[in-house]
Amino acid sequence: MRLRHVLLVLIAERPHTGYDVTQRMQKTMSMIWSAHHSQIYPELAAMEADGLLTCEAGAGPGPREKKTYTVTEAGRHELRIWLGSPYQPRAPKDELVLRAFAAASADPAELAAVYEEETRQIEGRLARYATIRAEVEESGHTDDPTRPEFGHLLSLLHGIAVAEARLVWCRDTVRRLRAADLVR
Amino acid sequence: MRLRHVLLVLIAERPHTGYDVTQRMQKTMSMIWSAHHSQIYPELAAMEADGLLTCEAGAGPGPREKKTYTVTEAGRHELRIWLGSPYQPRAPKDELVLRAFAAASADPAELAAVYEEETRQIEGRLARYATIRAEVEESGHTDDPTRPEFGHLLSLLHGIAVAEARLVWCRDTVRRLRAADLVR
DNA sequence: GGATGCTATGTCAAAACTGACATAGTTGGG
DNA sequence: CCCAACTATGTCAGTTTTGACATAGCATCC
Repeated sequence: MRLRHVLLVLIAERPHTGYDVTQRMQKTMSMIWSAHHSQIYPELAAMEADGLLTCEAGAGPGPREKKTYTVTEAGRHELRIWLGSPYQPRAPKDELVLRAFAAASADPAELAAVYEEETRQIEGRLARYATIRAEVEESGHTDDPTRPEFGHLLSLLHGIAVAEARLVWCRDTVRRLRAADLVR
Repeated sequence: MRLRHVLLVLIAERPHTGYDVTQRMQKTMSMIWSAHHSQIYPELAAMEADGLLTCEAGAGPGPREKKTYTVTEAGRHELRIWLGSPYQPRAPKDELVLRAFAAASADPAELAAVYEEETRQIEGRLARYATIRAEVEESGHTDDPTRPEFGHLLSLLHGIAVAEARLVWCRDTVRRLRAADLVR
């Protein structure tokens, strides 16, 4: 039940619909977590059944009602329990680095192209992060730990730091692969 | 079928038993991938059934036979296909950063303790990486792209670069949380 | 002599996740 | 006027992953 905590974190900030949560995961939170709506909607229903959320339904654009969820006191309690529990890192799964690990089985030039493309992707991501960072810092609430913006900035700074490290690594990897390809 | 490719990468280097693969995932490859043996053994059997691996069985220490798997020509072909296919990044899931994102719902001092502990964990990890790096570089095959050590060094350099970036971020996060806790 | 840990392989139920299918109103552009 | 995109919620089958249970010889330490 890890998605449960992600949903609690988001909805604790302010009420959300399932659609809102899905959007935020794809945008602001994409460097931390992601889930499809097909996983989110059932989980929200289960959390309501377990008393962690309450739901207010109104007219929706489609054939179904639009449901806005709010965290209950039990939900906030559960969130605090989780935040105080010891952190156990999970297995990272990084296909990009796995390909580098397998370099001996690959064509160096072909692999270099993969990392060159990734370099461009990361540059784009860093530009988007810079925009978001400016917005968050403009809000002026980044020093107040009771405001969501405080945590948002922290996670954003992590995203930027890791993206920069990966960018440097990607460029170095391209260089090493090209050098190896010439020797061959 | 992503575990399949991880297994192909490892067994393409040299023959492995299921146990060997499990060990290597926990040690050398821990920063790239991990899987429990309960997932590995059935997958190896499926890969043999699909003709990607061949298996040689001998006497084992327990009640069952020890099985050593080798990659077939079909397996090497499948591996090359995958290495040439476009890379599509998957959703990273980072519980450590999620907690920072949720800072507004947490006790700053309690959260700072989590990141202080993580700082120590990363320092330990970096020390282990440095040892492995020295071993790999001592082998003298890190410039030869046909040798597994070439790829091993690449992935190790990624692990080091990302760990260092996270270390800096963790320290900064502790500092920000402590400052916020004093203001409160 | 007993406890612990390592080698070694397996099963199984449950949980988590993915990708596709399904529905329908509104808004904006060409 | 039609097409595309956006808002909004749901199901379902299949795949992947986790965590627990199960077995047994051998080595090492106390």
